[in-house]
Amino acid sequence: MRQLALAVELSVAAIYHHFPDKNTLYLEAVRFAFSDKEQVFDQVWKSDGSAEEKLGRFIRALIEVMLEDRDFHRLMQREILEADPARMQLLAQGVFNNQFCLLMQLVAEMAPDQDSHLLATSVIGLAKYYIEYQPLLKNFPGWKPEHEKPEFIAMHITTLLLNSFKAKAA
Amino acid sequence: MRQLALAVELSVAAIYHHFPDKNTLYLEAVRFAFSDKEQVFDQVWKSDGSAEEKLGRFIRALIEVMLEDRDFHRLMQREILEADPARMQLLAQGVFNNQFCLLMQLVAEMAPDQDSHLLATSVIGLAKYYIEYQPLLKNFPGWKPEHEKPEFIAMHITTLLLNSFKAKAA
DNA sequence: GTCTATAGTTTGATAGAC
DNA sequence: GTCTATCAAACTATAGAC
Repeated sequence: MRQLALAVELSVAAIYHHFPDKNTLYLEAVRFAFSDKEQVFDQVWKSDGSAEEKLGRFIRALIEVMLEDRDFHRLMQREILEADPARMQLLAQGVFNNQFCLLMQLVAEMAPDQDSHLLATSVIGLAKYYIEYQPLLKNFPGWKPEHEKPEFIAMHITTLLLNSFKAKAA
Repeated sequence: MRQLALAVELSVAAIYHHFPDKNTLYLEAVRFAFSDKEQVFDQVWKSDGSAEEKLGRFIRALIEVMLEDRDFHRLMQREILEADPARMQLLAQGVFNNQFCLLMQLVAEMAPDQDSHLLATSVIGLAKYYIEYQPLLKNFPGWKPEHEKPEFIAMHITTLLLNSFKAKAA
């Protein structure tokens, strides 16, 4: 609280005037951090082109959001680590549900015979891991500077998935 | 420290007799938690069969290790969240390097024309996400109880990857 | 090696003046 | 609405007896 007070240039007492306790403040901060992420993806869904192109753009947007807003990303990780059931429900229904459904629809279009929940999960999982584990991955053999570039990661994930769809269809 | 002392049925002072400070104790605990995970994978590499079968077994083992030892998994997540560069290097070189290299070799065998570092990362990323985000994923539409079963997740990931390799080769 | 007792800080939160 | 001053509890770590 003291560090926060310093950062916002207020006293601790002043913060406690606006929030009843630390936990409530934290929850409202999480809500706020997550609230403005939706619109980044909206323009992906509004854009025209094939389903394949849309998937590519979505993955690219996902990676860029996570890379450019490190605080948002770390906050989300923290919440998942905590894994409080009530808060998970809030997060799912209040924040991510809409995007997840749109992604499920998209992959269902491309691979109608597969489990779209699992596929949507795979898309997000692939993207998240590359970002989250970058500090660790750097230390493994075979790492290249390109592996940090959003467009490079996005391209790899997109072709991986599209290849998989192609094989299944054949 | 008090909670730990209670758990191990010692006084705090007795713990401080064995460890110089809290951070050193934590680091040694991390080391210990990670030390006995290698052998689970060793029998996968020793088993015979095609590369495809080995990949399937590796993914299955990965998911089972993460699911059955929740503490280990949460500890790793915590470390990654912290992302201290020195500790990442320790973790990579001292713990995971061997397994990562073996996995890279395996995927290189199946998809020689692709970036094996990226592919190995994809394998782990897919597996990790399903486990880590289960509390969140449950709240999305399309979730089924099977999505929690290790063999089901392993199967999905394995076919996804094998399909992708197949398409690339064709 | 283990204990009790306690030092020295930091933490979340409040009282009361302005 | 903001401040200074302060409390009570919890924290890491240590001293010293056995």
